[in-house]
Amino acid sequence: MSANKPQLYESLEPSLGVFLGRVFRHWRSAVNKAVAHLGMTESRWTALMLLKKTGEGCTQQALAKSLMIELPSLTRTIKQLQEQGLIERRPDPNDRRAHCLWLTDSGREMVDELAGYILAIRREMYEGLSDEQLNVFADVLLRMEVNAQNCLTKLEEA
Amino acid sequence: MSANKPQLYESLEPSLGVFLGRVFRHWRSAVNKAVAHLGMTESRWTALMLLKKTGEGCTQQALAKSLMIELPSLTRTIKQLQEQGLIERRPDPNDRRAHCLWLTDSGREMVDELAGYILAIRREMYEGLSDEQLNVFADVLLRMEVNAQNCLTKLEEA
DNA sequence: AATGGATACTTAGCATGCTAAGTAAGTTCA
DNA sequence: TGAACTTACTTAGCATGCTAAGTATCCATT
Repeated sequence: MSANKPQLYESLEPSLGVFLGRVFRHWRSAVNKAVAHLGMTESRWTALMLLKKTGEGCTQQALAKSLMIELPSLTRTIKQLQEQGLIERRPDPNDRRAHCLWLTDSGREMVDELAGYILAIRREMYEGLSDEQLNVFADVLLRMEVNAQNCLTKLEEA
Repeated sequence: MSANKPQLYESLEPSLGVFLGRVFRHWRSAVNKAVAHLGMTESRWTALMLLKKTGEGCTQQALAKSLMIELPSLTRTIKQLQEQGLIERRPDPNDRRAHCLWLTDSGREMVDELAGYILAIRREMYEGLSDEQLNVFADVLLRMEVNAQNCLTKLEEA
């Protein structure tokens, strides 16, 4: 038989992960540039948006889980959002160790205002790509996330 | 007619870019864990590997371009690789501003040794995914990189 | 009730991208 | 030839992820 023909995906250079990181960085640059005039950055915007989605009143732990980042990474972001007057931290009535997070009124306005910018960038990112392509893409990304975690787990066991 | 049916890719939460970043971070964690015992990290490994591919003797500028990172980002990495004795910087005979980069013998050995680990992780990342899926995935990623750059350009003009 | 182990969070500091601004050297052109 | 750009690189410092280690509180069990 003939040799395996080279596949397009083998051309992702210098490696799949590096390529992923590259596209991510470019996307982040675009987001940061688009929302800078509002005093926002990508990480703060993401936290703000996920707080709304996760449900106001949730703990930092819960928000960190939604964001899939570690608690210490969130601590800094929360402090900044608080200083900007976009969120409030209130003591958890059931657990004196925990803090509940709430959007302020201007926090809610900010979320609404940001949504338009983010949507516009998303549209640009999807430009020229069909639903079919994007569905496969999403499917692969979802699977890769699982694969990466399995891989990490194996490495930790070893 | 009926409303548009929801597409899988719309479920990437909280947004496409955030999701990309997440998969990237998990991949990087895995790489870092796998090569830590060799004193390597993802960025140093990437630079080392790309130096071989770009061609030894290239300038920092040329390597930064291959890596698609900015010069200052590379400066730090190069200093570390030099301290580890994996690369050498020699003056460029044609341009006294520039430095040419060369792998040392142990640098070359390191590249060879790393290749196996990286390949293993790549295989894990691709687990359960077909060539067809991966080709679409690569196609989409390549397009998104272009889209992101166009988006950035527009934002800079505005 | 005391004790030992989780859990929620913070602080400190690393990894690695970026931009801004500085220096030295090359290039161009009146 | 000398002034004005441009280019190659460095330094400084921010953004944002991480882990390690510390504190306070909660819970489960003896």
